[in-house]
Amino acid sequence: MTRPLNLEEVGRRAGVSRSTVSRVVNGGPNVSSETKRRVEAVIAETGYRPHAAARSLASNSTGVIGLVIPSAVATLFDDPYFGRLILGISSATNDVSMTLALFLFGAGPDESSIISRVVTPGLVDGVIVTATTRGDPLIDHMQGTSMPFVVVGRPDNAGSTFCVDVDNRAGARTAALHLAGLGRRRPALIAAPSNTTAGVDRRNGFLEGLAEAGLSVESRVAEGDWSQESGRDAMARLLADRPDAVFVASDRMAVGALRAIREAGLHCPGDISVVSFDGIVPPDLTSPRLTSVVQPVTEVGERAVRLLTAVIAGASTPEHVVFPTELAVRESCGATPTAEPGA
Amino acid sequence: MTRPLNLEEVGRRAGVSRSTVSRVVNGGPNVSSETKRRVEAVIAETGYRPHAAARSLASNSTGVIGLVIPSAVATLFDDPYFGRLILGISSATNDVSMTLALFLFGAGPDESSIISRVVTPGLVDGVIVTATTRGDPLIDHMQGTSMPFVVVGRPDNAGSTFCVDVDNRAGARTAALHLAGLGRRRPALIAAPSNTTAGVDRRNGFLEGLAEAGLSVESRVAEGDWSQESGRDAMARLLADRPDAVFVASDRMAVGALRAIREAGLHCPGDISVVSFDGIVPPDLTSPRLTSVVQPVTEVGERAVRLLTAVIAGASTPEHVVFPTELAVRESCGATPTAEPGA
DNA sequence: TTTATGCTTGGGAGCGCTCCCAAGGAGGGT
DNA sequence: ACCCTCCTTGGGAGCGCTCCCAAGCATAAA
Repeated sequence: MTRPLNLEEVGRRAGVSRSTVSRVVNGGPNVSSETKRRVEAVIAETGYRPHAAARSLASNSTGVIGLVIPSAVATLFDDPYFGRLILGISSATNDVSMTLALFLFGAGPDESSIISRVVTPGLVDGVIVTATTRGDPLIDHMQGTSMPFVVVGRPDNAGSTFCVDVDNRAGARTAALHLAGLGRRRPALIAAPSNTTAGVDRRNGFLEGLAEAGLSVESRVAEGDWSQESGRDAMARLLADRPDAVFVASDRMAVGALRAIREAGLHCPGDISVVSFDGIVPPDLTSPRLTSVVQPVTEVGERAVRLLTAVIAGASTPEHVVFPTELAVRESCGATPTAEPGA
Repeated sequence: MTRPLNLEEVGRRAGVSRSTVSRVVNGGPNVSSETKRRVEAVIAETGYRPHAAARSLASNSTGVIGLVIPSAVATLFDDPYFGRLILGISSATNDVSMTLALFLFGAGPDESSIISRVVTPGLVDGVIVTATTRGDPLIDHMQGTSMPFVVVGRPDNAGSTFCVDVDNRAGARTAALHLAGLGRRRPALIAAPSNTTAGVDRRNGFLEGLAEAGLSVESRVAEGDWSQESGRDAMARLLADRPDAVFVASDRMAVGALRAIREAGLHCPGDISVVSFDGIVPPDLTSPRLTSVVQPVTEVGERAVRLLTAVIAGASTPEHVVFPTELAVRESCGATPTAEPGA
């Protein structure tokens, strides 16, 4: 009969006690080098690995962080945004030797069951919540628990939470000033959903920038739902108003907008300048290549993990990290000589 | 002083014992309805949730399954494949009330550390491994452990493992027959990396189909690395040989190929028919819309979870699930009247 | 009435670990 | 030679749960 491979057994084989093995495993101090050597030999030989659940129970810490993405799951990964975010978060969790648990869900009944699963004690040490919609009940729910969490994005009730966001407002403002600087006089806006804080911030930032330049969108505003189709539809509608520039609140919608422009027999950037937000669609995918306000998604993810570990460690004064964006000027705005490689 | 909220405490408040509360929580039998009511009232009122780690330790099962994606992480989510797969797996995981842990890693030193983390006892009940490359050491490693696992894809040493795959070979063969049926006589192939089983299967299936139709690619073969750029480069090279059709082993590479065709001043499908594999790029993204061999990625993910739960439950005779593919005929092959909407 | 049967309930043991404290031994100071 | 300190080691207690068994009790059968 083979006995279970646990601390006690490793200790037995190395001729020491459970406690000593534990100290070796955890790199603890006060272990003679000779003992350490012997124990490590046994560990290497047996392939012993500490039991995660037992460790969690005893130490009251699991080494797991949860990532909660509440969203219309179907379209989730058509947008590279979440993929990049997961990448950043995953890489940062690996760096700190933690494990990432993923909680994805759409609307409906599974929502509440998943939310309650997230806050199960002994499952995760903390949670990163992606907040996309305004007045998200998830945030309120999390605040009612003792589970450490940080928000990616800007919840509208951000006051008392830790969050990591990009400066959507300033980025959009930059886009407005850029278009104005190119001499465009009839700007249009394809906004993101106004029930998201990112959508609101980008809209306001753009309008603010226009105002500074003495411009206005007047009635040249349409709202999309992040999807490419909605961008195409919105652009098609806006074209009736003969804009000479458009700011599209996301890359994906901008791809649709470019298509609508082409379909209307117009030329970008000749007839109309396009600037979008995200900087997440591979530039070569579109023609002309998109000028876009780039947000550092991966860095946001990494920072969220670092912030969360701080919260888990006991940080208590809410911290709001805001990353700057950067305007990547390519051909679609008309600022550079239109040297579309090929096409 | 507030005492910890555990089974004992809930029992104390309801006037019953730990064991009885446990039975109620787990829907066990042999509990009088009156007792059950009282206990449930206390649970609702206190918001008690069982401690996951304690439960895992005692029951020797964690309720977590791991998803291991070893890949060049940087490009991971540019391809919608993994996103879809995660979606399917996540959804199936939710259905069975389990939690999904994600292990992403690229090459390098983190590889071994993550692999060993995956097999930590008490962390996950089982693992889904995505096998992309041939002779993947990860599979061998997993076989050396007692951790239940299933493979998504076809490992080259599949004999003794559980795996879920799509019929890459048959799908590619269908593509060949389709192109032959359209009267094309100079087919070309842009293959996926030959160090992946999917790449090999798609290549062989295509060549097999051509042979059946009495055709051959001769020297019109190039190999890409799944990326769009590689598809573009491969196509550009192949065009010198004046093919009248091309099978591209993935949608992403096909997007690049379409671009190369355009850049060469040629027309698809007029001058050259294109059929790709995956069915994962939104059709409207390309012009013309891609004819593609569609693989049911989401179903694969769901099935992998179901299979894994079976393995965890003790299934022991290796099972190989192979999903059929389906050819989605759109404009790029030239089979339908080229009614490109717009463009 | 007595014995058997089943349902309900409580409590002990144990999962594998961490944390803490006490015991033993080596070494340095006086 | 002695004491005190520091390093090293072992073992008890306990984390919150599940599993199992025995005890209590009501009801049915003899």
